[in-house]
Amino acid sequence: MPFPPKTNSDAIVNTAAALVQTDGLAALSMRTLALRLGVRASSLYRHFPDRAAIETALAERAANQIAMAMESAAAETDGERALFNAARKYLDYAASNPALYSLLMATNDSVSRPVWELLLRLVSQATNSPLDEAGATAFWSFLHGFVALEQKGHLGPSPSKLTFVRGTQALVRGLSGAKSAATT
Amino acid sequence: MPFPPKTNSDAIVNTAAALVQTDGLAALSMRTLALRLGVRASSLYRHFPDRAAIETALAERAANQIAMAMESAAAETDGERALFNAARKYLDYAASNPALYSLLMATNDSVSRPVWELLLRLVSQATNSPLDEAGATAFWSFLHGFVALEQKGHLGPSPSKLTFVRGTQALVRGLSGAKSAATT
DNA sequence: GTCTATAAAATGATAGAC
DNA sequence: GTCTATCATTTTATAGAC
Repeated sequence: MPFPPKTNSDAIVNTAAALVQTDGLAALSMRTLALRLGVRASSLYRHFPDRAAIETALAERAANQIAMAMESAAAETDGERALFNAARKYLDYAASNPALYSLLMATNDSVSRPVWELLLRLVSQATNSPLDEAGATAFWSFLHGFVALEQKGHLGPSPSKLTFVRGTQALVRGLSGAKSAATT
Repeated sequence: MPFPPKTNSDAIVNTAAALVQTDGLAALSMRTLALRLGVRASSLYRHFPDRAAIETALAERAANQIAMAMESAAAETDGERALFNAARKYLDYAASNPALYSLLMATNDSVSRPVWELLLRLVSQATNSPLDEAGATAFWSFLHGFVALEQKGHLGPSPSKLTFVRGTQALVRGLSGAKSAATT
């Protein structure tokens, strides 16, 4: 065999993730990616139709990783506590993988669905609702907004963790409270 | 004069804003921008040192516009009501100028300061605090997160305005409540 | 499945004339 | 202050040999 396989889809996605992680999304070109894999850029097209497909695979990977991290953190407890723990993992993932997180949220596909599904479940449990879509929307908005503002430096010097905790508690209490008040 | 002035900094920024507004940020190149202005690309460098400077000017423009819109909306009332009205204008601006809003939030400079200052003031008034930085952070996080998630389609079919209102109310009530509770 | 070679197209930016 | 001309670079993607 003159040209034995040197790479595969998984290796490509893994290497792409590492590349994006260290050098940012802008550094992800077919050339540089191929270089790290020890192949030529044209070889990548045997595994992915185009660059966009690689980005989508990366976003899916990020969505699954963040959802899994939240899931296992939430599984240890339940109710409000489970939601808090999951939220903390969400923040941790975004802080540890800023470029991948950014890519995930920039992808307009429905690739972030696992995150939505999980948040919907956790928020509903925390607010004692059957399906609190409005609450989940508000909570996710707060989470993502906090991450995005902090990552871009709009919040000035990094806010303390207490700032995040206070916001989280206020929102959850507000969501539960409004619900009870409306029901009562 | 063989080469009379054909453009100036203001015209460049105005045209750039219109271009980004209609065709997106990716369409903003020195060539296309110059074309719309009826000059050559190289002429732009007499007014701005590079492309980044034009983007910064656009972001500043967006920050001022959104802050002014919020300001005047808030001025009509005060307290919680003023904050709600301002938040609504924030959403309106982002909806009407998605690309400019996106550019503003993607700019990591301290160009968004006018927005922060205003929100800090309005949130503090709404929660009866002298300087509620944690509250302002939480509120801005919620606002921006909501806009970003919606713009990227992560929330599925557009959430109703009620969804936004409920989140806003829950957050403000939660922030005020937590404060009183902590104080008491 | 990988390679070489290349197409085809953008882009930001500069030099120097007028 | 604007022009022409051009540089220098980068990018995605394809054709065809092996």
